[in-house]
Amino acid sequence: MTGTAGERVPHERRRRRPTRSGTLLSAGLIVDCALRLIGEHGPEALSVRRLGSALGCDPSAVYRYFRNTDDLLLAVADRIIGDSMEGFVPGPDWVASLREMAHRVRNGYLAHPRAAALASYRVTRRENEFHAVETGVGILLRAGFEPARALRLYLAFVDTVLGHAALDAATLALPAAQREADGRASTLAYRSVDATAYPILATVRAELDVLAESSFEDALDLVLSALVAQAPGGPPGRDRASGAHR
Amino acid sequence: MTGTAGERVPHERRRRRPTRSGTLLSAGLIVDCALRLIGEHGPEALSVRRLGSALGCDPSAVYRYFRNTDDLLLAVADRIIGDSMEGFVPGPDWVASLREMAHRVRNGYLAHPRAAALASYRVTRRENEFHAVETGVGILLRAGFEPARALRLYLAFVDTVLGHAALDAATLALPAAQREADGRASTLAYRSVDATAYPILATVRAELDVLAESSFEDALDLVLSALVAQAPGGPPGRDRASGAHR
DNA sequence: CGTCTTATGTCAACACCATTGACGCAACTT
DNA sequence: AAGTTGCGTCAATGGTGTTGACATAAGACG
Repeated sequence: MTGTAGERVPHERRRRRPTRSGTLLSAGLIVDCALRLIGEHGPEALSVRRLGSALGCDPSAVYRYFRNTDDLLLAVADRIIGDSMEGFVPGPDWVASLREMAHRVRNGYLAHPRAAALASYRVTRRENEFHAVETGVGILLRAGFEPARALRLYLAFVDTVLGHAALDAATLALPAAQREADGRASTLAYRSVDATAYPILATVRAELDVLAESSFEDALDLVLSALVAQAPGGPPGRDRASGAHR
Repeated sequence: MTGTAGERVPHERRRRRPTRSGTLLSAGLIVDCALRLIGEHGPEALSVRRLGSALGCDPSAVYRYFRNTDDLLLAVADRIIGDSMEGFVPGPDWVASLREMAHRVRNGYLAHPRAAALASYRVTRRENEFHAVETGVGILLRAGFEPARALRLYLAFVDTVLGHAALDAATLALPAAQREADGRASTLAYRSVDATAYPILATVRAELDVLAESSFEDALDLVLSALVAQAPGGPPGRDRASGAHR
């Protein structure tokens, strides 16, 4: 748990007043509650009113901590990033480190699929995001890329990861029953397509099950292999400061 | 323009009744109007009521053509795919063909950024999507990949493209003024971060302008170069440098 | 031509939603 | 003890999707 506040409050909040029901509000608490609401009852359950009644306070109290619901959403997104990257330290193998980072982000999203579906493509510009960029670019620098190149490649990498994570999260955000039905229906729809109009779909008919699966790992492999091919220091082992020791 | 209807109506609609204002409704017309509304006044302008008044009919008439707003949204998404892929035929160079396909999808999304932001991660399972899959897998088959592998790689490729397009569309969906302010604020926020807490961000400080740019081309280059490296038939065209690395 | 059926546009109502401005209490500061 | 103000509460505004009953015109059939 990292629980940083919204950007509303410059320095530490000093006064507290308990709500009518006795609890003490805080930005972190509200984010917790939002995450819980979304997780339990779906993204559409996130409303200021519901938040208020779940927190035991007037709905409008939320606006003392967040400018609007979008602001709150960004805080939720940043929380997800923070939670998933918590305790991560890159190892000596830069490719493995990037891979772990990708998996952590994805897992973080999948842990809160409904929240992720809402917040995925947002740039939070908050503490936890800074930290992730710092870490990621650092990995590529140690792989031997020039600073400018490292930054660009990191962005390409992380956007790819985020994009796929968002897609997977969106799928997972559907109610379980619908998701499964949806997957089957999709495969079926594709399988039963007219063979003369779509000869190639007919060719791969037997393989269409992969439609229901995520392409995350495949895409990750593609991107990482391209990075390896371009790395000045060559494939990883130790970091490049120790020179090509082979 | 492709304008396929929603899935509500199995066979051709037979009876038409003009609305009070005289126009004849149809699913295609509604999709047109939705796209226009979103394009002109932002995604939040898409409401059944506004749709109604723009069409000169009662809002609830929309429900005769689409089960609900989500259904309408899928139709919009499929329309965007169809419009952007219209008239595309793969050329002899498979890498160039994939690249063009990627650009078309991205341009299609960016042409309706606000609609795309809403619809990007949805699988429409409608006509135009079938067609795109057919085309894309075909390209990879001709590049020499085995059918099963071609399908997997196509999915990884297209999801990457979609993910990035969605991200870019989301950015572009912000009102112009806010978008620019946002980009600047982002760069600034990153640039003014504490140098001792984030030494690596400090290192790349000079390059932080790329934060405001899209990583689409970089990511596309990475994925395509990885595909070239794995292609059984080797790189397309005559000289080896036509493989896609920037 | 008349009648019958039905697709589809219209109306009214329901139950939500975000956001805001005024109000006043309570918890700090001095 | 007095003053300031953070912040929880209240009430109100103007939006939203969706539904069920109703009405009417278009076509089918005689």
